Amino acid sequence: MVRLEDVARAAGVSASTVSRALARPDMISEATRSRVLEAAERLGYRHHPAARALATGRTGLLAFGVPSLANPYHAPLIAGAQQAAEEAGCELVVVVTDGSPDREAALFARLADRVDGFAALIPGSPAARLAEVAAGLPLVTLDRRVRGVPSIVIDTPGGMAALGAHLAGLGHRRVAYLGGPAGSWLDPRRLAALREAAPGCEVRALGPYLPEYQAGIGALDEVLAAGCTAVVAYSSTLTLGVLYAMTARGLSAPADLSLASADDLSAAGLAVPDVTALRVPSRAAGRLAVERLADLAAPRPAGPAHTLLPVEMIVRSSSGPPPDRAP
Amino acid sequence: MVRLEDVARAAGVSASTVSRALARPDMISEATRSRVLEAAERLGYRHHPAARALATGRTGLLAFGVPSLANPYHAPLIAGAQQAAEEAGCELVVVVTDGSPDREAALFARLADRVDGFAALIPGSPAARLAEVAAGLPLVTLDRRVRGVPSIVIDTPGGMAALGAHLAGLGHRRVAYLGGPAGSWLDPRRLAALREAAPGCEVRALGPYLPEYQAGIGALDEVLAAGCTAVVAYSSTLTLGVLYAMTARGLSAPADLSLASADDLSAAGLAVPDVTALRVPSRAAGRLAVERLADLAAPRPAGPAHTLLPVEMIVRSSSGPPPDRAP
DNA sequence: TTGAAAGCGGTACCAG
DNA sequence: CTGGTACCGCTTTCAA
Repeated sequence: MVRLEDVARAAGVSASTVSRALARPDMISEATRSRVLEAAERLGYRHHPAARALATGRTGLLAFGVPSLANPYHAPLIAGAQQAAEEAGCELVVVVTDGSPDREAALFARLADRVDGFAALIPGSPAARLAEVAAGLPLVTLDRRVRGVPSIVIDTPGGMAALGAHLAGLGHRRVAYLGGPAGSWLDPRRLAALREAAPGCEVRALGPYLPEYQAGIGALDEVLAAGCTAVVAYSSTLTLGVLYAMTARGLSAPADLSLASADDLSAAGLAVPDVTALRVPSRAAGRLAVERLADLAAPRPAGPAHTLLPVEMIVRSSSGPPPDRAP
Repeated sequence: MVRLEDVARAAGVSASTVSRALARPDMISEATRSRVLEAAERLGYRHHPAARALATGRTGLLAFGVPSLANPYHAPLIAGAQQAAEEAGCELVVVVTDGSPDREAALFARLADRVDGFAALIPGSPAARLAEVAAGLPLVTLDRRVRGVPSIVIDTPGGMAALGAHLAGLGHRRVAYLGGPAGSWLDPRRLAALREAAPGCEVRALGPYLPEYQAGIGALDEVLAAGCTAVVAYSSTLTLGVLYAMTARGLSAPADLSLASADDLSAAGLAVPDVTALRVPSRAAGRLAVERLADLAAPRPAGPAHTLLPVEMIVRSSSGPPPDRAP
């Protein structure tokens, strides 16, 4: 292994000078710097992360917590987070919490002196605990806003409002909302937004459902029993299930039932060509969360505390006027 | 922060003694040990990872590389890996490589002096490079066997053989294999195993396909055009697409076409109740890979070099006799 | 069985 | 602008 001192010797300077040439180029004369850099390059010098961490107190590691990886919605989140970490010169420690408050707490405790900060999608932990964590180490929450803790929230409620207006505008008067998961911070907000945007429209909240294909298959019965002419599912896997169940019983969208999804899982290979959906910027969310975190962890000014990312409604052929108003 | 020395003072011993009491209990007298442990407990002492890493050369970090997270097959892999890491007292750095050899190489280079070893699903890197990496740091490959590098391989070829025998036994004489992804180490092996297990049966290799719902929808046409009476897809997302396309055109399984999938995505919420599939132990694979890695990284004897995990065929109602032989 | 002391590889303060 | 030096917190000889 090549150490600072090896480079120093090769360049005919002291170790301190090498350290500065690498980290504070402006404190070093042009001549020595290039000599040092050349030597470092030639010897293939690389910082020893542990040594640097011990000396500076910063590890170059960022933790990213998610409830689960099975939910394809989280994949782009992590991909974005990793990209941002890479650009910030950090590594990402990914932790799966299963949404359990205990495991979330364990995550914070275990990693507290191993990483420079946390970004986490943590529906389970009480706000007070998060504020506490944030007092000790930089913390950025995802899809959840806690007083005093910077956050990145994807505005699915805003998207739901768009869907609500869209469906109400088409003439639907009774819409089913397939909600879930239980305990989600955003779920009631999505439902409220949907209701508010469709004043003349009755929104039946069904569920909660697991974000699963089979759950969607089963949900169709309830939707039909409730006499709804349109259905909005909070997850694409659910939507896919509903669509399958519809097809299996000879129903089609939108002739028999309008269909819309609160996310668009093209990234997970689950894109359904013709379903009206919300394009959720989850990759951007992961990226922003970690960028924010890196700012917070560094002794440099951070961006705004809270960010709300807009979602885009993609109207496709699965939504149309309700059957009774069709030509 | 509580340091070793703080505990030492509290217990009335030296720092060295505390260090030993924590790491080598057998080198310390019963009395002092319990006194030290009590003091450590009371003060809430915790190792400083960076300091320890600097002194020992071991970081307590393990890297886990996967081509992508969008493929739900990888989720349980990581979950298992994380669990094993946790049990080994390590943290897991998850790296997504996109299957690109360049990014795989970057992964190894960047993390080489940050982690104690690598476990990776790396279809892209040439074997020679992997052997090289393994020479420098412990490496365990997943779903790929390279000479001189320990590996965990899921025996999907064995599972394919089971499917082949199953379908041939039902009387199918022309079976479609929806293969992919291009460049996979296992894909040709799966196909070969399928062929070999169904001697009297023509296996049409279609594709390669992306593991996507839409690809499955499109694939049905090719399957029918090829005149096959059964289809085996390498991925559940594909299978789901095929199933949807079948349903949409009024075909059903197995009356019109038998359907089987080389994986079973119940973990990803994509379980399809009635499709014959292989239960792939990916969670176990992730777990074993990291257990093996932890053994390799520690100065203790490691397990066997190569492990082949059997897969289980779950016969469900989507596979049956071909139409022309049906009663 | 225990303590003292020498690093592990860098960083940063203090002189010069 | 540069070199010397004192740590950062823990592990590990080496002696006692």
